[in-house]
Amino acid sequence: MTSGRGSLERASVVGARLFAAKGYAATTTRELSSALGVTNGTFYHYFATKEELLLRICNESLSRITEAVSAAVAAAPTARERVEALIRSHVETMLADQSLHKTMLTELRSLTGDHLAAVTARRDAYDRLVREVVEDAQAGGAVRSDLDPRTLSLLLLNLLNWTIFWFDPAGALSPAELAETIATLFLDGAAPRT
Amino acid sequence: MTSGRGSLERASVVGARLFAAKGYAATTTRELSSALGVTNGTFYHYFATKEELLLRICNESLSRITEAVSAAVAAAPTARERVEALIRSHVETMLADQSLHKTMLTELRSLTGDHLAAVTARRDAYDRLVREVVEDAQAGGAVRSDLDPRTLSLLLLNLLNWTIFWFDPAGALSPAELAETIATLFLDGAAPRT
Amino acid sequence: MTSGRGSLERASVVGARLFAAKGYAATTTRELSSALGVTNGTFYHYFATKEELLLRICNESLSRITEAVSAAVAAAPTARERVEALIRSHVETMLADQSLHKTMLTELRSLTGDHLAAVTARRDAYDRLVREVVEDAQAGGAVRSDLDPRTLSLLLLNLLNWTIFWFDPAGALSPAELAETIATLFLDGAAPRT
Amino acid sequence: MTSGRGSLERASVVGARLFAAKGYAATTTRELSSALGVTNGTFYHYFATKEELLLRICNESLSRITEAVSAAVAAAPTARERVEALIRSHVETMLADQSLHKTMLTELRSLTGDHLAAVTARRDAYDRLVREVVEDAQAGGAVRSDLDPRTLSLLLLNLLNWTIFWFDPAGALSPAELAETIATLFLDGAAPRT
DNA sequence: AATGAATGAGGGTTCATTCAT
DNA sequence: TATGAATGAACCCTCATTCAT
Repeated sequence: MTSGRGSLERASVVGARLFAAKGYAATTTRELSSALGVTNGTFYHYFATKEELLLRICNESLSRITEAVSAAVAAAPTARERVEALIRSHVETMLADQSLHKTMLTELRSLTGDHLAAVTARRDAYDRLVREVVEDAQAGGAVRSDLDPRTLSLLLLNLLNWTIFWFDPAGALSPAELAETIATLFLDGAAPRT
Repeated sequence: MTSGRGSLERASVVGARLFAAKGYAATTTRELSSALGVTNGTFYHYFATKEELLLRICNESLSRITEAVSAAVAAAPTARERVEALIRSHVETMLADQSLHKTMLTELRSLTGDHLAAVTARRDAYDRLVREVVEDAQAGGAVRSDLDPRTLSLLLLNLLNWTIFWFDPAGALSPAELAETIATLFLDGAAPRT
Repeated sequence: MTSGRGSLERASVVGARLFAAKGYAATTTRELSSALGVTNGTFYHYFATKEELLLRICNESLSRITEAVSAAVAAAPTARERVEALIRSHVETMLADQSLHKTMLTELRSLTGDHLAAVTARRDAYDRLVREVVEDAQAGGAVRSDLDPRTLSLLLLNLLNWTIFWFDPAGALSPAELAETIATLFLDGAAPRT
Repeated sequence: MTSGRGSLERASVVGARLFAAKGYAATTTRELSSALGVTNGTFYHYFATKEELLLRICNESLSRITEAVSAAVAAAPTARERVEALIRSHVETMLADQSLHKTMLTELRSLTGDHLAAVTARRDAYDRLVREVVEDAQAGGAVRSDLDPRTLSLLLLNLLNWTIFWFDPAGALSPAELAETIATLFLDGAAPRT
């Protein structure tokens, strides 16, 4: 009665859409099941727990971002280009699946116990990656060294992550253009360079 | 009936702390009541619904930010100083009560109907204020004009708002120093000015 | 702050109106209080219990009907006239205060313990009065004796009491006319007397 | 998914018994569930709300009465016999399940919104059917024409419906005998026909 | 006499989860 | 693999009643 061939492959996509729209706590396993076109019982054939679906979504989100950004950074030759590559790949990856990443950002805290610990560890690892790129850029002279690298990398993440709450995929601005603007703002600032 | 004593004054503070920590949906009215040191019945003597407490928190948050920033901006003489004043007052106001503002930022969407409409309208009004400061700075030459003012003001809000998720009041960095760093980053950028 | 001079005189009238409209169980003591123009605390100064107000209403209803009907029956000279007097005084008394009597008829069962026993006893006493009038009429030849007097008196009460659910005081039919029709129907029947 | 077994079939019977005994508002869904031998959760597996059970009961009651009476009236050859058939089938149908019909009569007003409108419409339709039988009898000369048909049909309904409050199925009087008495009283009256 | 804050036992309802089929 | 009936704990909220003032 479903399409595909088993194993509820669309679960992460459908779950992310619902969690992003209404929040994890406010989304029912029945809503989930019916959005997936299966019965409630079937849902529990594939997930031991509602939280397990959230875990899957968070892991998927972090995998995609980490992989995309790692690859892009590795391929860039200079420190400044590595910063620009990070920004570009992070923004484009996130905006390619807003529900998925929005869910990770906002619902991560609903995880408990080992799930929470595991995902938090992965997110911290990604934050470290960002910080290393910033520190590398400072070492290479592409970023000023009078600013604390930890603060700087967290502010960069502010620019990158929370864009997801207001970026409109139907709007005039493309993800690539937004990435460009963020890179310009982060590196050169909003004041005119005289 | 006025302010005075009584009337569960601590409700907003206590509610914000719990909502910020566990989320609105995951916080029980019994937890709220017991954190306030009253019975569940008493909670409902003061609030018609759990949502009404959330509404109060959101309104309180927006009032504080709007008032502080409006006053600071009005007092600054130049366009660049107005941008700096906005950043400073926004950051310091937010960090003075992290739970309150974090709740507004993350739980606003749990409001429904008129409550949601009213708070969204107030938040949009604040966003417009930020945008006007940016446009004013562009007009005054303090901010480059080749960047879209809407995008620029939203990115500025990214820097300002989401800091609340990682700022550690017990850490080495003070709110004033953070504001200073954000102002520097936003205006001058992370790359060295030669 | 109220009118009159104390002791919540209007309580039975106001209570009967609300109980008749929404039912005893669905009417709140706060609704009662606010309809009376006093606070909830004041209500409990005059009534130990919500049920006590219902008791008062039921007693008031039964007193009025019993007194009016007893007097009217006592004043009628013949057996047939006594039946007619009973019908007329019962109908006119009931319709003079529909809420009061409707509450007694429908909400009596919400009374408990001694209250229930006391009111039930009074209602049974009234039913006996009606039955005596019927038996008296049978003995006097005004009512046929081949019908069981108990059944006959209960059917007469059907005609008398439940009219309250559909009688419209704003309609064309007056209480006196309705009483006349009931008397005609009860005594002479709906079929033409040839 | 059809009728078959399962699906809490006894719910209407059990619900009607409880509602008739204590009133809709005073009956708890927990009482309902335990009288049905299921948990509270199971009750809500079959009924969206407590009111939905009441709706089902009211509809069942009106269906039974309307069908029984329509059929009986249609089968009777003369106008007078149609009146008698109406009385007989109405009384016998009602007394065959006192709880069901008593609940409809007394708790109908606890319905809200569309439920209330739908049931009220069905009850009004039945009342019209009764009135048509009365008018038909007037036209056919079986019932006197000097009495308003609307009042007459409502008084007939008084006789028919409210009997349910005092009829004792364990008593000496059978439903058929009661129907007979009501028919005699309604058509011929209590006074001796000379 | 009057208030209104405070209580706490429940009431209707929801929902993640289980399990026999 | 898939179902959907069944569960029961918990949730938000209501309300009759009490009591200090």
